[in-house]
Amino acid sequence: MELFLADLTLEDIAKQTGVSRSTVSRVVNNHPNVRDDVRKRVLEVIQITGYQPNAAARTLASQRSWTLGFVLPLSVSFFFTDPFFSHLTKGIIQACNQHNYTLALFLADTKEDEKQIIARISRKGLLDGVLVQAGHHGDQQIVGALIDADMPQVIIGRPFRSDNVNYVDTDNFSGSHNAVTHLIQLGHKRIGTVTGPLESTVGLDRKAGYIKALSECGYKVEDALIVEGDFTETGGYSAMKNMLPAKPDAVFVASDTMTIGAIRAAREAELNVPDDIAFVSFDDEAIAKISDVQLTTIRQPVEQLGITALELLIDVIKNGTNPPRHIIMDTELVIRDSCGAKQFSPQLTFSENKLT
Amino acid sequence: MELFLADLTLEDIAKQTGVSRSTVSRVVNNHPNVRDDVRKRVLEVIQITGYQPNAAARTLASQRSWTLGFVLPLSVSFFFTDPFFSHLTKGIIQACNQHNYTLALFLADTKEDEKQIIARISRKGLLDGVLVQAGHHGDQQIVGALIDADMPQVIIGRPFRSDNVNYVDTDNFSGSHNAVTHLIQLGHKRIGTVTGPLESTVGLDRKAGYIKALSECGYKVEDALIVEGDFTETGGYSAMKNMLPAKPDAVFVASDTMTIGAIRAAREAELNVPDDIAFVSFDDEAIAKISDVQLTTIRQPVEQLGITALELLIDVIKNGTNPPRHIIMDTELVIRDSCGAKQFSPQLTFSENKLT
DNA sequence: TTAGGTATTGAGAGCGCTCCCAAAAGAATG
DNA sequence: CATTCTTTTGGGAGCGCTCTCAATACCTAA
Repeated sequence: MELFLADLTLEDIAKQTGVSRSTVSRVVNNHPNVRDDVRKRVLEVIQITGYQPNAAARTLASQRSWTLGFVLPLSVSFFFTDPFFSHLTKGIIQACNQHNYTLALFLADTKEDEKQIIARISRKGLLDGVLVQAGHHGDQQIVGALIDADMPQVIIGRPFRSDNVNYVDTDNFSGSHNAVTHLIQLGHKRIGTVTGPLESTVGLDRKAGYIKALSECGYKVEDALIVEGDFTETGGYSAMKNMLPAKPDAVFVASDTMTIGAIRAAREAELNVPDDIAFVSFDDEAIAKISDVQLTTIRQPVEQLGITALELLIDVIKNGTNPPRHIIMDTELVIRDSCGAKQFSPQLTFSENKLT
Repeated sequence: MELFLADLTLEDIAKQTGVSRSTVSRVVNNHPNVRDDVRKRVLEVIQITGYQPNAAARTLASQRSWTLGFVLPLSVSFFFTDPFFSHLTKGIIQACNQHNYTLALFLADTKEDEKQIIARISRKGLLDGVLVQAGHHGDQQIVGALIDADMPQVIIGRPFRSDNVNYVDTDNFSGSHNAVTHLIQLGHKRIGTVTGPLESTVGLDRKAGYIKALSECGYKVEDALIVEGDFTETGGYSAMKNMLPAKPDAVFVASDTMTIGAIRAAREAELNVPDDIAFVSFDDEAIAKISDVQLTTIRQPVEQLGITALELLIDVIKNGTNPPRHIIMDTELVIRDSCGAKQFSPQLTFSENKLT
C-alpha cells in the first residue's frame, strides 16, 4: 500500500531518507557507487511511497524520452484495418516492451493530419526515434522531414529512395517469384496477376517477381493478365472481374485479402477454385486458413518484421546511421487448397492441412 | 527552407527577434496581448528557422503532455489482431488527431509486461489520461492503479465494478436480444449460443440477452445449447463441435470471427447453412461480408466507440470524474444470408445483398 | 600513524519551457 | 499636462530531473 498519494519528487525521497537528491537519483537509475545499506534504505522508501520519477523532467534533463514513434502515412490509411498492420504493430510493441520503450502511434487520415503529424514527430523531446511505414511515392516527405530534423528512423517497406536510410522489408521479389514458379510447375499456362498499387514498392516488387518467373520459363507476359489492385477485398474483386475476359487458368494475387475478392469474382463467373482457376497469394494472414478454400500463399514473417525494425531502430539511436542498414526477410510458400497442388501431388501437403 | 538545422530554443528566437523569451512564448501559444507587428515579426522568424518548442520542457513546465494512452491488458492480448481493435484504434487516433493529442499504445503480452505497463502509465509527466480496454476480471488491477495514481481514465467495455469510473460500451444486451429474437421470429425452435469468454462482461451481457430473448418467448434455456467460446475462429469451431450433438437449428454466435469457425464445424457435420442451421452473429466486421455465406450480424459502431471514448476522456481531463459517466452505444441488426431470413421474407433484404 | 588511493556523497548548474508579477509603454480622461 | 487606466513587455522563479565536479569518507599499505 502506498502511504503518499500526493506527487512525490526526488527531493522528497531524499528528505525522507536523509540523503541527497543525487544519491536517490543514483539508486533510481541503478548506478553503481552507492553504499549497499544506503541503497537498501532508499529503495525501501521508494517502495513504501510508490515514488515514480517524472517522465517529462527526466526527458528534459537527459534528452532521452524512451518513446518511439510508429508512423502510418496517408498512403496506408485506408487499409490500416488489414490484419497486416495488427501483426506488425504487435511485433513492434512486443519489442518495445522488451526494451522498455513506450510506443506512440501516428495515423494520418487526411492530408491535413499528415502535415500535423510531420510537425509533431520532428519536434524534440517527444520521440527518440521513429518507425515509418513507407514504400509509397507520397511518403518521401515524411522521410525527408525526419532526416532534416535529425531524427533516427527506420523505414518499414523498401522506400523509393533508399540511399542513406535504414529499412526493413520482406523479400517481395523472391516471394512472388516462388509463387508464380509454383503455378508454372503445376502446369498452368495462362497465369495472371492482381498486383498491389503500382505507386508502391511492394506492388512493384511483387509484380517484378511475377514477370521474372514467367520470363525465366519462356512464358510471354501479357498485359491483359496483369491488373492493378489496391490490397482491399473489393479491389481484388474488381481486378479479377477485369482479368476474367483474358481467360487466366491461374492467378497470383498480391495479397490474401485481395484473393478473397478475386475468388468471389471467379465464382460469380461460374469458375471452380482450384479446378477451373488456381490461386496463389501473398501474406498468410488468418483469412488464408479460415477461408472456405484455404489459400496457398507466400508467408511473410510480419511480426518478426516489426521486431526486427524496432531493434534496428534502437541500434540506430545508439550507433547512428553509418552505414545505413537494409534488412530483407525471407518468405515461405505455404501450400493449401487454392492452387490445386494437392490434387496432383499429395506428397506436397502439410500435416496441418487435410483434403476435404 | 530552414536556415538552422541546429536545435533552437525560445531564447534563440527571442534574440533573433529582439524581444523577450516571454513574448515569443506568448506568440507560440497564441496568447492575446501581443502587439500585432511584434507577433508578425516573431512568427516570421519561427517560420524561417523552423522552430518547434521542445515537448519535454513544455510538459514539465505546464504539467500537460498532450499525450493519451490506450491500454490493452493481458486479457485481450491474444485476440489483439481481431479487426475489432484496428477499428477501435482507428477511431481513437482519428479523435486524437482532431484534438491534437498524441496516442501511446500499450499492449501487455505477458503478466510481466502488464506490471511494467501499470508502472509506466501511472507515472506523471507521460500521459494526461488513459483509455483502458477492460471488461475482464483480470483488468481490475490496472483500473485500480490508475485511480490510485489519480490518472484520468475512461474504460472501454463495461467493467465489473463500474462505480466511480467512466466507461463507454456497446449495448451488448439489447444487441444479442435482438439477434435471438430475430431467430425466434424466423421460426427456429432449438436456438443455441456460442458465448464470449464468461469472465468478461461482453461475454456475460451477450449471453444475458440471449437468455432474456428465449425466456420472453417461453422457450426453455438448455445448458447443452450454451457453449463458451473465446472470440477466436478456432474457439468458435470447437464450441460448435461441442454443441452439435444437442441438435440446434439456429445459433447466435457472439462474434463474427467465431461464426466463421462455427460454420466450418457445421459444414464438417454435413449441415447446410442456412438451410439446416442458421447463424446470427455479432460485430459486423469485414469478414461478415466477404465470407462465402454472408453473415447476418449485429453491427456495433466500433470506430465511433473509440471516438466517443476519447472525447469523453478529454472531457474527464478537463472537468474531472464527477459524476462518473457511462455511455452505451446502440447496435443494429444487419440481415444477410447466414440466418436464412431472405428465403422466407424477401422484403427484409437489403439492397447491398442479393440472393445467390 | 600517515600518505595515497578509491569509493561514496552532495552541491550546483543546467535542460527549455510556462506563468506570475511588476515594470514600461500607450491611451484615455479631466 | 498630469493622472489614471489599460495594454504590452521582460524578469525571474520554478517544473523535477541528470550529470559533472569537488568534497568527504573510507580503505589500504608503508
